[in-house]
Amino acid sequence: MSETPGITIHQPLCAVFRRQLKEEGLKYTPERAQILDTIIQIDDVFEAETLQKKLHSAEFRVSKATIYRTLKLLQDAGIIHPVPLEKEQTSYMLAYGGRPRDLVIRVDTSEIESVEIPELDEICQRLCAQRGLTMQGRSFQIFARRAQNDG
Amino acid sequence: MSETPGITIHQPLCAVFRRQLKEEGLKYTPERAQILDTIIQIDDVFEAETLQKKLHSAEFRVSKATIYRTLKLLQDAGIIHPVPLEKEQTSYMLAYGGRPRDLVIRVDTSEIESVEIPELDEICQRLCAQRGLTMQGRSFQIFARRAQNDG
DNA sequence: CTTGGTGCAAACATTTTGCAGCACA
DNA sequence: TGTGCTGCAAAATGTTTGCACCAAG
Repeated sequence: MSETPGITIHQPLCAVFRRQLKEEGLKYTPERAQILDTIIQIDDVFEAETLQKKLHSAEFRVSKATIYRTLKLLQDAGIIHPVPLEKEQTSYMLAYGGRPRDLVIRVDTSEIESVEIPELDEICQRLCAQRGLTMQGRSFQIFARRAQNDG
Repeated sequence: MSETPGITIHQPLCAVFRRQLKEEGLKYTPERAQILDTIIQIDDVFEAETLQKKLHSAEFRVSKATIYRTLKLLQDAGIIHPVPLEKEQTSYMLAYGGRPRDLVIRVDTSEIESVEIPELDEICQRLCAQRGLTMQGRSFQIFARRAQNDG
C-alpha cells in the first residue's frame, strides 16, 4: 500500500460527521469522536464487537448501546456502510478514505482481498452526476471461488 | 469462460443448484426448487419474509426454518448473495440472471434504482481471471443523496 | 434400513429501547 | 432549566438448532 503521509482524510471525516450532527441538533460527543476515530484506525471491515474491543483496548469504555447508536448515525451520514459478509453480526466499512474498499471475497475459503479499481471511481461519479446526486460511498464485492477446472 | 450472450437463466440456475446439491450429497427437494423458482420470479432484492409471503400466496407452504436453510444453500452455491441495505432483515438478491443487479441507493429517500454497468462485467472477469478464480456473483451499490448544493 | 429433509418450537445472538442520572448550552 | 447523551438491563427480532416424523434410495 503506497500511501500519502499522515495527513489524509481524518479531518474531513470528522468534519463531515460534525456537520451532519449539528444539522440535526445533535452533539459531537467524546464517545462519538472516539468511535469514529477508532473506525478510521481499524481501516478495514469491522463489526460492532470488534469496534468495542478496540475501544476497550484504547482504555475507552463505551457501551454497546452507544456503539450501535453511533453506528447508525455514521451510516446516516454516509460515513460508513454495511458490507454483506456471511457473518452473523453486521459488518461495516468506511465509505470514505484513501484506502481500497472494493473486495474480492472467496466464498470457498472466506478470504477477503482488498483491491483497487480506479475505473470504479469514474463509473460512480458518472452515475451520480447523471442523476444530480452526491456520492456518499460505495460497496463493491466480487464473490468468487477457485476456478472449477483445476479443482 | 467466454460467454454466450444473454440467453435464458432459469434453467441453468436450477441446474447449478442441483449440481451443487448433488455434489454434497444433498437433495433437490420440492421446497428447494420452489424457493429458487420464487426467488427468480421476484427478480428483485428480497428478504426471508418477503420470500415466505410470496411462497404462501402461491399456495406453497414452507417453514421459515426451511427458507433460512435453503437461503444458506443458495448462497453457498453462489446463486444469491446478501445485499447491504439498512433493513433489519438480511436482504438478498440473485447473483445470476440477465437483469441489472447494480444499485444506486438514495440514502436520503431510501429509493433503490437498478442500473446497468457493462464495464463492471469486464472488470470482474479481469479480476477473477488474474487470480485464477471463477466468479460467483457480485454486489455493487452506490450510496448517494441529492446534490448538496441544491439542498 | 439409512440418509437427508421438513416443521415446530425452543434457544440464541444481535440489536433496540426505556429509564435515571449527567453534561453542556 | 432544557435538550441531548450515556450506561445498564430488559425487550424485541431475526436466525439457528434439536427433535420427531416423513420421504427416497
